[in-house]
Amino acid sequence: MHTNTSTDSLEYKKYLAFMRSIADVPEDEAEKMAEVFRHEKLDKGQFFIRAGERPQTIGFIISGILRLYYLNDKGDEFTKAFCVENEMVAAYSALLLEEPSRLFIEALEDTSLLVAPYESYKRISSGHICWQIINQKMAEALIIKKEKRESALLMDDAAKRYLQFLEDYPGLEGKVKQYYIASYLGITPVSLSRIRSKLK
Amino acid sequence: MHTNTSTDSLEYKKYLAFMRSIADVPEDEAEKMAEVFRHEKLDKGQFFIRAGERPQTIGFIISGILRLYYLNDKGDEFTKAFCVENEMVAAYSALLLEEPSRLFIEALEDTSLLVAPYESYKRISSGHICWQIINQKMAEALIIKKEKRESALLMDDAAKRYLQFLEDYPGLEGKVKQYYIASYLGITPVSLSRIRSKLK
DNA sequence: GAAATTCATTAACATAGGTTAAGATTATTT
DNA sequence: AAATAATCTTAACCTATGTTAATGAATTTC
Repeated sequence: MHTNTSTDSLEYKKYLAFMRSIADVPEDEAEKMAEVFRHEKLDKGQFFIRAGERPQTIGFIISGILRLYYLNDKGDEFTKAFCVENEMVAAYSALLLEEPSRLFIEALEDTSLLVAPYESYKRISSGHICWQIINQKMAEALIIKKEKRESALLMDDAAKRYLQFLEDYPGLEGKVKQYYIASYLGITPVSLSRIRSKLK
Repeated sequence: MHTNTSTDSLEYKKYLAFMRSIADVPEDEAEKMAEVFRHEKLDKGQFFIRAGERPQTIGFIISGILRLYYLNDKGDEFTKAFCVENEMVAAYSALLLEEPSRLFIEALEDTSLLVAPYESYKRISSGHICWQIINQKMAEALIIKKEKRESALLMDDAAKRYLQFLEDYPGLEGKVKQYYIASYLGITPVSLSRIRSKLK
């Protein structure tokens, strides 16, 4: 489902407000960028992308929850991350490498997003320093986030990772199934339930 | 130990060749960048940075091996990564956040590197598109690498991670202690020894 | 080159987390 | 509201990895 986006749609205002919290974006640049984004909705259970598909787009989440996960050959799901409002979402590695995605990105709730073709996004953002600053900052933030996740997986046991999850995604605990949280922590739902019962 | 670097030192030639494999670097930019790098050597056991220190510099490894590791409150070491020739090295998160490093970066062998103050590096690299392309590509490569490591820690058991380590760091197996490899895999040296014996 | 130190291996036992299965809740459908 | 289905909890047992300790091999020191 596609809807044109204009600079004064509520959704684009939210996008722009977020980007302007990172760097100044002149009005004409804001207008150029608005043209490449479309407003889309994903119903709960729908996919932003599936493994095997070549990603072409990036998204900005207005509301809702997405889950990024891998599926191994045995059929086990591993949740790489959750994405919530005010976050960019993409099968980033695959997009950069121009390869099929290894990730599924699925809506855990009805989700509203702005979506742009990556090529268009790159074209606009290479045209003005403000987007380059924004992209640089977002890449840095991503690296910092990944570094944190990586060190948690390396150093912390499941109970500690669970407590960290509660801090990192406030409110998500009540909204999504334990199965998803467990697969994010790298454990089974049974094990998560045990951990939760010990904490009470 | 500091030594000035010129565009025709062997070390800087190696740096430049690597960067030119990513993007065209005009001669005058190469000369500007040469001025901010100094050639340094770390003896085996010396540190590029210690946890608690504020990182100011980035390095490019000419030869040798560095180990990036965390230390938890119990005194356990966790190896985040190894760095070898033709790689940039820095306490990257801390550098971006302007915070003290949580990482130790230690030479596992006598190591030769080019080192630049991060501020100087940023100043030069913001002055020409070629460096921005290079930085962008290196950030992307870092994200891809981290994504791979993250998914391995989440999805794979220790034996599979060990086999992946052998692929990712060819030759390192014979050069560094099993203790370091084990701490990279998130297991104990005893467990690594068991895994190795089962593979034979 | 002998002694001392460090490192890798192996074994015995402990523990965290996985697996399966049975109830107990909660949510969904009719 | 009853019936069904999905989810969460608990328990019993299993497996991978941790812990400690003993031994052997390799390296360093004197």
